[in-house]
Amino acid sequence: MAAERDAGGRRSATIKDVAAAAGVGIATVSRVFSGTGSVSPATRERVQAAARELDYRPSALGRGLKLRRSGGIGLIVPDVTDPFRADLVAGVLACARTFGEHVILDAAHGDPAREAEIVDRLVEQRVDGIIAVPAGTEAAWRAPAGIGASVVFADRVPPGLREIPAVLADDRAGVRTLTEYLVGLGHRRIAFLGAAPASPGGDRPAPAAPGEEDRAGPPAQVRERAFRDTMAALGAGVDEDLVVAARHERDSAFAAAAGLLQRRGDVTAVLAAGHLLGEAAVLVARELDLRVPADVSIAMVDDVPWAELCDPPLTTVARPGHDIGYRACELLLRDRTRRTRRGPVLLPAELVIRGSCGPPRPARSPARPA
Amino acid sequence: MAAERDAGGRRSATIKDVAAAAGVGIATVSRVFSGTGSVSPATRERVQAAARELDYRPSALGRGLKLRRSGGIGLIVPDVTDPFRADLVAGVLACARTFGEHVILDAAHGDPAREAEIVDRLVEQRVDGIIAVPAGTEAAWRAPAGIGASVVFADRVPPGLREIPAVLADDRAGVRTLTEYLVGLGHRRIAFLGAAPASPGGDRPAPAAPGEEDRAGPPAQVRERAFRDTMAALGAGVDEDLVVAARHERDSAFAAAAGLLQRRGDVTAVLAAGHLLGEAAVLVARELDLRVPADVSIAMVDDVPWAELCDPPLTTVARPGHDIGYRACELLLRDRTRRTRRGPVLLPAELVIRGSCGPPRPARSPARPA
DNA sequence: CTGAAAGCGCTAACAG
DNA sequence: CTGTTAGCGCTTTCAG
Repeated sequence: MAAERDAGGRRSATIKDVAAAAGVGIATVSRVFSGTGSVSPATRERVQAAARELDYRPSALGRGLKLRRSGGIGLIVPDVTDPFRADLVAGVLACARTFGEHVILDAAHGDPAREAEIVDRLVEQRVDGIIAVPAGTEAAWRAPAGIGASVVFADRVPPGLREIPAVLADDRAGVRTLTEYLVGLGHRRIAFLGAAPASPGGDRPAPAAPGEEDRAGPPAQVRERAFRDTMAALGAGVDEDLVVAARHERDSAFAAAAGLLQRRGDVTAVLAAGHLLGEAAVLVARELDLRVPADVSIAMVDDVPWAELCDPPLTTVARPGHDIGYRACELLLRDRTRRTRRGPVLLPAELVIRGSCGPPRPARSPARPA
Repeated sequence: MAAERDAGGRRSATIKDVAAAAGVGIATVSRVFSGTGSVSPATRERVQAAARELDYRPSALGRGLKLRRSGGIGLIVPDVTDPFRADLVAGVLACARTFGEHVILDAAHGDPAREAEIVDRLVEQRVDGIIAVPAGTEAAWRAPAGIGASVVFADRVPPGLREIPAVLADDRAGVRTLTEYLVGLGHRRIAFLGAAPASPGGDRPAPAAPGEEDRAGPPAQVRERAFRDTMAALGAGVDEDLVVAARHERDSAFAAAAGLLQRRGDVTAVLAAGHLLGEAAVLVARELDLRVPADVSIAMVDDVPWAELCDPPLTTVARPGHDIGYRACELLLRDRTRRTRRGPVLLPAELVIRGSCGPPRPARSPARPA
């Protein structure tokens, strides 16, 4: 675009043109626009006038080449249309703006190969850093990290990559709080509707330092573990048959929820570990003519907009998507020199109580009623 | 990041390093990586080996400077967290990928000044083009356009800027279809919950060529006009008191909906001109204990995910956000040479009938019932 | 305070 | 097929 030619077909003005027009050297023009050095007010004015006249725009390409950086950062998310990720993107955008950096966005759709391609591209662009909600596992991210790229993970971190800075929601605390709430309401047969690991063999159990691994790592694992631990701590055993995992597609979530609710008419509450799962639970409950919360209580992780529009409105754990993005960007840009951080930054997840959970109904036959 | 130094603190390899390591000239290395010209298989292999060894990544900065383009496009939306816009962004991303271009994203939040800043920044980056859901009006976009920048508008076009290519949803047809559906159901007192123009004095009535202006222009105006026209065509007069406009905030939408439904207990259906408005309508109806669709039918423009989760599920007009983004990007990148297009590309909006609309109830007192 | 000159990493003629 | 050369637009010593 502008780089090529203006409306008249002429190439856009360069620093040289401006210098000539203002009758100064190019160094002076550079000083005026880059803020470096000092120029006399008079000269400055003359240069600016000339620039205005020629509609001169400094080229980030030229500057970047010289400075060896582009002034932009890369952001990789699985999918922009997921409301939580959209929030995260908005957070990054907001923060990047304060640093005067632009952001190159791309979606990896959970595909490690695609993610790797994107990273390559970003490195070629010489971005000042990369923020990623990673899909690939350790190996995939060792490369860019080793190359000296500054990367910050957001929302999740590949197992075994704890040395890389990250900003995560405190899912463990969130799920614990939610579980305690449910148990406090009197529920014992709580179903946990979780997500299965995406990559085929990627999310191996993860060795990791005990006491830390339970707070970071794949969110799906963290949440399930938090659920189990809390139930155990509360003296409520968890029925393995009630812990199910779905893949990340809507269909899979729906099937899992339907299977669960039909098979076990005795569950009194379902804790969905994500908004897609929650959506499935709501839909299935409706299909099965189960009243919420009279027949089943439903709660989920992720406080998406529709939670409030549901009837009844859904109780959720709100994860701070915007803040996660903002902090991740801050970590990348502000603390780019000192790599002092040890362990991921954990942002609080808040329990939002609405109307979808109540005390369990006295009893119900194991088979689907009617 | 990579541009600076690798893990060892050394600067990253350049084409020169690779050339030296492979014992060839830099031009040969360039040929290997840019695909231009031809190199003997043997040499090519040697170069690639050297590059691999040095972990060489061609710098887009250098290439860009030479080629006078960055290989990326700019995308400006009002807000990434709006589901419709998120779809649009996803569409652009998908298309850009096929062209091997990256996309620089930013949100203008409806602020023309901010939008102008973003455009400036994009021009400095020498993007190959800009796709925008514009906030500013004519004047603001004359500059970048005049500068020779290729821009394509998506979702809406500033009044008076018809010469710039654009991709829009056929809102006119969408609203017409929806209105006809409502009238066909027997509704006569249909409320139109619309959006007020964002910019203070920006959206002036717009002179424009008749017969065209009714399909493009600010969506809010297009939709309202489509509603009025359709009602008129159907012989159903529109009650001016039932046409209300809210600002783009949730609060405003809620207030407008509440005011409307309380003031006019006799409306039998409300047509919300956007998902925020629809959300407000649903919430207000619930608050007022109005059954949907028994007491009021509700329908809205924008088929956001929650429409299906509502109880009852909401009837909507689905606007193809993803396609709009995709096509806009295609228009920008594929047809960048020939500027043959005349008038905006209109993509169909589809009526999605769910359960929120039914025949009007026989009668109801003007005052709020209980 | 200001100008001249030397590149930043890469591509594109132009010769061999 | 391959090397040499001349910049692309900008920042930055280094003199003046």
